[in-house]
Amino acid sequence: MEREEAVIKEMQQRRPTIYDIAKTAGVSHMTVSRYLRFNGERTREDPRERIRAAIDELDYRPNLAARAMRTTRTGRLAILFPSGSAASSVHMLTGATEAAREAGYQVDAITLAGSSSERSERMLELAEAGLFEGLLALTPLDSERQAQIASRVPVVVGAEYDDEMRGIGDLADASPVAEIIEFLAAQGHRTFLHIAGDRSYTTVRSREQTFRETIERLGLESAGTVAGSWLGEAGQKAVLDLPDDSRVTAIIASNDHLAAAAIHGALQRGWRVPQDVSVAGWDNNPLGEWLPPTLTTVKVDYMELGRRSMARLLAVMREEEEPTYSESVAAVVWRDSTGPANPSRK
Amino acid sequence: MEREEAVIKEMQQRRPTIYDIAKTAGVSHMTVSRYLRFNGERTREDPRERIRAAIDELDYRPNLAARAMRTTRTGRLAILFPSGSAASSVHMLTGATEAAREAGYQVDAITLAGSSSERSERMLELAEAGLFEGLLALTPLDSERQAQIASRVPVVVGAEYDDEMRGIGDLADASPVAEIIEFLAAQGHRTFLHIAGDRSYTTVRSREQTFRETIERLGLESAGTVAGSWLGEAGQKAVLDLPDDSRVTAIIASNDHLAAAAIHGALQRGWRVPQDVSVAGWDNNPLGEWLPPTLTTVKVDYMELGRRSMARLLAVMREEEEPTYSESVAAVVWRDSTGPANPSRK
DNA sequence: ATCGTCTATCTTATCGATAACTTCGCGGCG
DNA sequence: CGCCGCGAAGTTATCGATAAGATAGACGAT
Repeated sequence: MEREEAVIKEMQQRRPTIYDIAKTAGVSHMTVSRYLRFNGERTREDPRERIRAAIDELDYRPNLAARAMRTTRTGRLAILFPSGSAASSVHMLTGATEAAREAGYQVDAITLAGSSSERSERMLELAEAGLFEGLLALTPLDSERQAQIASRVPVVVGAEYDDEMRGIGDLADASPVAEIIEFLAAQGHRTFLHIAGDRSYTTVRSREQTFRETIERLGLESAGTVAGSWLGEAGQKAVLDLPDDSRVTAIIASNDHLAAAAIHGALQRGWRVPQDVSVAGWDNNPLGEWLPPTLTTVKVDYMELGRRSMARLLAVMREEEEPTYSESVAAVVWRDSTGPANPSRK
Repeated sequence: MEREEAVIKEMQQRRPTIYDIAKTAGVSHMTVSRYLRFNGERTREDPRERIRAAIDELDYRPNLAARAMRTTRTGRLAILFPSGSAASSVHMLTGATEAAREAGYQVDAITLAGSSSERSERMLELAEAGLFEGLLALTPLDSERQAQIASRVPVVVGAEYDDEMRGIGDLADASPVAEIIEFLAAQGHRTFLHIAGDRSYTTVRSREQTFRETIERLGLESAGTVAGSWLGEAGQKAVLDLPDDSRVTAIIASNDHLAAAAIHGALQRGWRVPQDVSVAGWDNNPLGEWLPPTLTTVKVDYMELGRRSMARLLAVMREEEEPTYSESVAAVVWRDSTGPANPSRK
């Protein structure tokens, strides 16, 4: 008796399988499998109804692990983030997930912690675990590892956090920095300061490089780059530390937070913004629109960026050519913190 | 010949299994399995070395799908987000992932789109797919579905986006609103305006309710609640629409963006902040520290929130009691946008 | 009437791992 | 000397699904 009870209990707890469905519907498990795969289209009316009823009654749902093992088709993709990643990644994730869903895939986001080699190791595990059909990495990998991973599963590495700063990705596209400098130069600005933020970010190094190149290309003067920290205090200090006779009339900051702090520092010194000094940020923080003066910034369409990254992965998986895009995902938003240079401050 | 070539090619492409390892090491597959599970401790020196060499040579990695099917232990948990979720979720994810890693689990983040019932449906699939040992849902579910899901796999529902606004979660904790109001009332404020944001957010409704209850409890006067949108313009308009003889001296906004816009509106009207009107926000946007005046706000420790949510899930999985916390994850950050009431504006 | 074709269905094998049980080899002890 | 115990290694079964091949029945062509 006791034995029987235990069995019953187990039957209640165990999840139903296609064999259970088959038994209650009075068909073979293969008929159930076919019913599921072809949505009942290759099944005759009579057993089809019984199968449907059985599925309903037992509340059956397929075991994806078992299916994945047999087919290798899992319908799942993974996006890998570095663990300390920024808020923007939510929007990238949203865009990537949308693009994947349209192609019939589910997306899992996985954050990777640890050193670059540890991350690569973990990524190899994921690539070979048989759970995912493709990986979209927004974290850089050991380059040797990367080839190894890609030999098993399609992998696309987004550029956002690429340690080697290869300018392959949209996120590393710092062209708005050039656009801002060009425009301000046309308004008479000659001496520029760059407040760069934490150099461990690829994007920071990329913008810094663009800043230097553009200054040089246009024959302008750089008052240098201040880097090291994302803290507002660093931006403020960068401005307070300028000599009194500094000819800086334009400040390019790596994000809106640093830009706002720089404006604060400028006002502390009695400089007017933008009459005495122009300041531009990056990120389109919503508060920037309500600062006095409203903040010129760069708006990045992270959702589109995520969509494009995913499109690249899907193209690789289908062995198609990777799509190219003419439109940039970043655009300058001109507001009141930038304006013509003050001739008296040259 | 051709046949042979194809076979060779397939052998190169196919991922190695424990059987491949066993063959090249000259042992049975079970010995390999034991070696892997017990880290070589129950294997004699001689075969152990050969197995290790074989694993190294073939670059073997276990197929998690197969293992999961046999054991049900997968070592993976999933966190479910609603698709349009906020930036804060990155930090929650980070915290939750950390807590899970400490307990020996990997975490996948999955965003769910669609209506509440569609999300529940998809969640049921995930719960029954055999891929995850537990689910942490930050999205509300049909309540009937929830019981069903939980019967198969441990599930914890965070309150952040709970449609029914049951005050179970830390994120719905609007007590800082009460704290702000109490403090301002002690400084002589009598009439309060609430700018609430989009009411489809649980947290918004929660704060609105706390606002109303606190006003009533302290016998203060409410100038009403403005709700409907997260756009800054809505916050600005809320202030501009106040009658000239309005006795409002304190404005509680649902986030820093609305608060900054409200300050802007107040300044447009010629009101000084905080001398004529005090304004408080929510979210601790970094720019708030650099606004003139610097913005009083509420700082929420989202990482801790994620950690706590995960701790709840882990407790449920271990059938332990859920931990309780005495410390709030939200704290008021007092800055210059709030101050004593101006007696002449009563 | 018989045969072949087509389709729905059933039976058996398989994916890659672990569980359960069996066998083997070695050393100690009566 | 033979038996027993014990741990390592081997054999077979199993998880839940799909693949491949076999079978049965309906139907049209010969």
